[in-house]
Amino acid sequence: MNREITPYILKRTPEEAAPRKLSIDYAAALNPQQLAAVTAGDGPSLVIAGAGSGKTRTLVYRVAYLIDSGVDPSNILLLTFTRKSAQEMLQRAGELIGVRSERVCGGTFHSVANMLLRRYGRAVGLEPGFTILDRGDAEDLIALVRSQLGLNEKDKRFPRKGTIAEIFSKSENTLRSLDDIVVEEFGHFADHLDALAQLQKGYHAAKRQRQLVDYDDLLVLLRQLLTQDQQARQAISRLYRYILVDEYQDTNRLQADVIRNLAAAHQNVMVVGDDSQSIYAFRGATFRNIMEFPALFPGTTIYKLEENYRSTQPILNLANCIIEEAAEKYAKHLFTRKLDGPLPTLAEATGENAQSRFIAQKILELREEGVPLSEVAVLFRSSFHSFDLEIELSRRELPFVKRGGVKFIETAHVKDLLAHLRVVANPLDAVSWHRVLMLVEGVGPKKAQDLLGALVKSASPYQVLREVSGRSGQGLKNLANTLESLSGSGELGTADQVNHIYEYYLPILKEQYDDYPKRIRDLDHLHTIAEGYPEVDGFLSDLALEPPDGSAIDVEAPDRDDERMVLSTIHSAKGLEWQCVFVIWVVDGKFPSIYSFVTDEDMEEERRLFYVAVTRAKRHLYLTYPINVFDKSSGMLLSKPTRFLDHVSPSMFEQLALIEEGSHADWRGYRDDAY
DNA sequence: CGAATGTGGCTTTTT
DNA sequence: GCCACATTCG
Repeated sequence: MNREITPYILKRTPEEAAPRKLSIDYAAALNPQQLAAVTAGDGPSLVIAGAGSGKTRTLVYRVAYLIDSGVDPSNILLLTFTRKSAQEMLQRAGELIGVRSERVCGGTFHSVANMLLRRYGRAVGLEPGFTILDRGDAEDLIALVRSQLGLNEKDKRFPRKGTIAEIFSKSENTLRSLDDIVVEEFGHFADHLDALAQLQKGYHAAKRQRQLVDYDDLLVLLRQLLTQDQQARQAISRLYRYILVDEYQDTNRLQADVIRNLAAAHQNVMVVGDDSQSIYAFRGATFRNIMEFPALFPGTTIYKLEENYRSTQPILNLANCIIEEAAEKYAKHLFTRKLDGPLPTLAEATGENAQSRFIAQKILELREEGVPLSEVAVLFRSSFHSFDLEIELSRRELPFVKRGGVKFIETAHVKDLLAHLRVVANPLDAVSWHRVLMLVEGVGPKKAQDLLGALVKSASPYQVLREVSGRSGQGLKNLANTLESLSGSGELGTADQVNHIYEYYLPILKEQYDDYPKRIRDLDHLHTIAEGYPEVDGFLSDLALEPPDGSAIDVEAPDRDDERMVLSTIHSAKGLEWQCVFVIWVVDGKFPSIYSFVTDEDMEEERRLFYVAVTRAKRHLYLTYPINVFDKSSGMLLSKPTRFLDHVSPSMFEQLALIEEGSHADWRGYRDDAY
């Protein structure tokens, strides 16, 4: 049915033709570069937004502007890196334009894909009640399939489950073949190519059979939906007529392709990002996306935001020096009007603890000077880099929140409890069944595996459990009773269900962990979160898509938020800013990490990561590096500041050497020795 | 045989 | 502190 379609123009009435009266004075609120981006016309646009250049402000005003000029808010799609940042932006837009902004669809790629697949997923084989696997679940399922296929040959060195998941994920996200990834990035496993391919097939089949979807599937299946199902494709592109993408430098090929498909009907796509801040290559992102956007979307208008509103000139000077050496980037010249400020400090510490104590002491000094704790952050390359500091801060009763690192949702006890909830919600969920069964006394891998087969086939799984005799008989009966009480007629709310499982699980928890009181607090936290969800499904998918990042400490004093400093990985600090920023472990071998010494691309990414860290600071910036640190994994003695400072003139810093009070080398002694 | 318990190796960054 | 593998226990 390829009928010619003749366009018929609906003419504007004189009233409609007159320029709409806008309710906000955009020109007064924005600088000329921002204004140009905010008021851009239809068609593709690329906004290159330097660090601290008001990128979020620009997006917020863009949303407001679109609504202001007559676009229906529900036709706007705002894709961000975390759901929290989407919410914040829409709230700010709401302050400008009113409650209409609430109807804008905002979230991460994954959360939007989740929503669309629950609605239209049947076309690609998904029932609306599918279960989302987080990374750990995906790994467990891979391990399960591996043992079913008998692939754990003991003679050869087979990659562990985490590595396998990484390989599969990278292949999906970069749109490259499995062979390619293995040969080029995991060469030492090239022997196992066939086995890996077989495993990938099995993993895929297991997911589809059981209505399980991992993070990558959310994107893969959305793309499939858009390319294969005309109806869904039309419905979706009619819905989202204006697409805004934040942090575009951290999207991967798969996401770029999803955007291309979403925008195919209208090309109204504005992406915002900074190629110099691309730091997620390890999960398949490529800054090529932002470099090649104009080629992918012909007719792209490029806007650049170059005025920095965040940092003082001395900090910006350092940042510019660091990024100047980058191999490839969009040319931009960041400038600021905040000319005055202290020089960044580079401090050498005699060991890790000296570094921690320096920070604690300096924070107290800064507090005297009027910098509140909430305006202080300590940033680091890897989550464990802050362990010593955490102890030191606790000792001095300096309150902090830690971001990044192990999520509370990923801890074994929380996953255990949730697994029970999940088997009730999706009785096909093999991963959760396995987990639940293994917790029962007398059940090991073999029995769990056997039961799994029977459970999935049976119409009444709880009966199957009750019929088991032997060592595990009683335990399985208890399990059956607990699960049945959840799914039964009671119509329990999510929080009540969590409570029921908790009662069943508590003895197991106490048996398994000596530190169970701490873990009980996590479960209480989970219960609190559950209270906000009438539906179990929503609770489970929200937890998988946006895990709450704090541990139990977070919930205990939520109202004192403003009095705590932040400890964060640099990755988790993306987009944030503080008056005072400490970057610790700025020692070559930790930062850049020795893992990145292999390829130039990895090294370039470390440089950008360092750039991101430095540009978080508004006024005070401290870089610290311990010396004489023995690195076990490499066998190297680390003592030199990061190589990214090699070409930076010493005049751009104030340099400190930390000396213990009362030691042989107090200040004067040190000088005498040194000169 | 299969479950429970013990031991050695290594640990980046995350939707 | 967590995972894979080794050994002991029922």
